[in-house]
Amino acid sequence: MAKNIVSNARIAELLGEMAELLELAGENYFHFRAYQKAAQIVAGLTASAAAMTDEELTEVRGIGKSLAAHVAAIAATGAFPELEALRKKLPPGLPELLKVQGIGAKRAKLLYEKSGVDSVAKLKELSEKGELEKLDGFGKKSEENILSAVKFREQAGDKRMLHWEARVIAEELLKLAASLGLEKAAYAGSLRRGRETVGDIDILAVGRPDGTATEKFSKLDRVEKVLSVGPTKCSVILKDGIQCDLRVVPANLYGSAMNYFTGSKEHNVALRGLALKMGLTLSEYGLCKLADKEHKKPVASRTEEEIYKALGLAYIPPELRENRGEIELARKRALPELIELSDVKGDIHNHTAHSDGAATMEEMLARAAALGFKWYFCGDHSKPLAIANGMDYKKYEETRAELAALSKKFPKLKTGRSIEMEIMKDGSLGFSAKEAAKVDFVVGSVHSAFKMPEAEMTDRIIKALPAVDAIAHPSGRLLGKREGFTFDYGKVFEAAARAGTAFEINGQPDRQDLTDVTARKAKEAGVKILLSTDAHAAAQLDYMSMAVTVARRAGLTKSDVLNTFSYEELLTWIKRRRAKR
DNA sequence: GCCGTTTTCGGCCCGACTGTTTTCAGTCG
Repeated sequence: MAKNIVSNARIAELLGEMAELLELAGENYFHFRAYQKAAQIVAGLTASAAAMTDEELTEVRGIGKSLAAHVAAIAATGAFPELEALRKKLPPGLPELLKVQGIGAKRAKLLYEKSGVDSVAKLKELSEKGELEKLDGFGKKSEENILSAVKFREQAGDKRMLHWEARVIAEELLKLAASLGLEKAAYAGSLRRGRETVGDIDILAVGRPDGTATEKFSKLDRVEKVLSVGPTKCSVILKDGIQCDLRVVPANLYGSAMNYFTGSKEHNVALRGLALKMGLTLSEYGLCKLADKEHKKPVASRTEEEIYKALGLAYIPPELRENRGEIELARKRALPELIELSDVKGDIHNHTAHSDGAATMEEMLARAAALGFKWYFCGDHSKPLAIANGMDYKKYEETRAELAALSKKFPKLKTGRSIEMEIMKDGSLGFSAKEAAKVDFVVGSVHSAFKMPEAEMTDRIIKALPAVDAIAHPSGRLLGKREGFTFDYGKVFEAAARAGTAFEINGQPDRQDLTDVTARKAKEAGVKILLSTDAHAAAQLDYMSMAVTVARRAGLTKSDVLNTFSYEELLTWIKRRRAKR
């Protein structure tokens, strides 16, 4: 395999940019859509697209001869000549304009051609001078809205919100449903699908579509700005800095509306295509016969389950709705039975005040017991991570004795003492091999020298594998803050499968790493997955549900995940694994 | 640019809301 092979993420990025530029250039809708779709498909592949043959690529739905050739060219040279040619043709600031609310490709093109607007700064200038409203198709109102959108962007940037933060806000809003006169409400959109970050919060509610609920919603205290409000739909920007859309439907359309509002867009497009082939049409107003233009007698609309059934599919959980092959699996009744939070019996990677946690061992145990965990490995950092007060083996033994004594207060909770072990630059550990072998559960982590070359990082992790039971937050990324390090996932997972070492999905809202894509790849390589809270406070043990969400997106089942094991099964797994080395 | 249980050509998902318009295009999800 070639060195420094072009990543799927990079290929997807280039294809996505191509789609954007083609749209700006006024290309045929379906032409640029094909690039857009291909970008998403490549981003979701577990195999390396750059390493695939032409035949393998064209076998992927949505990638034909032409796109396969582009991918191959990018893989071979790292360059995409057609894209570069287009970049030269269009002003570089034009794609930026699309990020302003209310500006699409047509308006961006018109702004550039009529007024030479090729940057957000120039757009702002034009609207401030009152020149924008003089353009065809624009008016006073458009000018105001665009100026306000530009200012909002300057302030908020285009950052997406972490899944967990958005989930907390959404759940607070849902509590207000009754006071808005709504029968029931739930969040939909990318939040329901469990995406790691979300761009807006979508709320679907059952109620009378007479505009009272949307009107009240638009006047809530936490609303910063109203974007639109109609009888059934309302879009606002919250003071929390995120857009929130409310949609109100009657109870009999809840299923079709939920399906439509959950997306993903690509999943919905594929479902609608499937419906069309069956002489049906799918929208938020139900799955209807083509002739039933008014949606008078839906074939299915009340629940999502009946819609999937009527399309000849098994029910597809929201986390899988990304058009990454789930529809085909649903047709063949071959969808994985996804892990649920209730399958999880305990947590292994977490911290107490003995290293850098906020809570005592007892507080952590109490919370674990309250959550209904069957077992709990109480963790802390190893030396030499001084910033986190990492401990040596002597202190490990002392605190293990303390834990054993404390455990008597929680008779229903089986316990163990775990260590988040430093993986040094050369792949050795923070403890000696002898010491590490005596630790109840060793979770290995890289916390230093993130910038080492990919090949060295690959060797570093592979070298550490036999001595650690699991690898924690494998890429070291912090969403929105730090990119993390890279290594050859294929090679490392292969070695991990041989060593029997598990890989972690970390439930910290800004980590969520392994990702949905890399966790799927780990599973395919035969690597077990560990779900962790990495809790640094008792309340953070709730992050287990974040880790489960990522696991579900990765298509993991109960048997793929260590946390579903009984205490005895887990001990056996650890023993067998260590016997291998 | 992709794709095929009518098809290798001619389709390609559907609707709400807004603003600028006198019937609709653009944007968004």
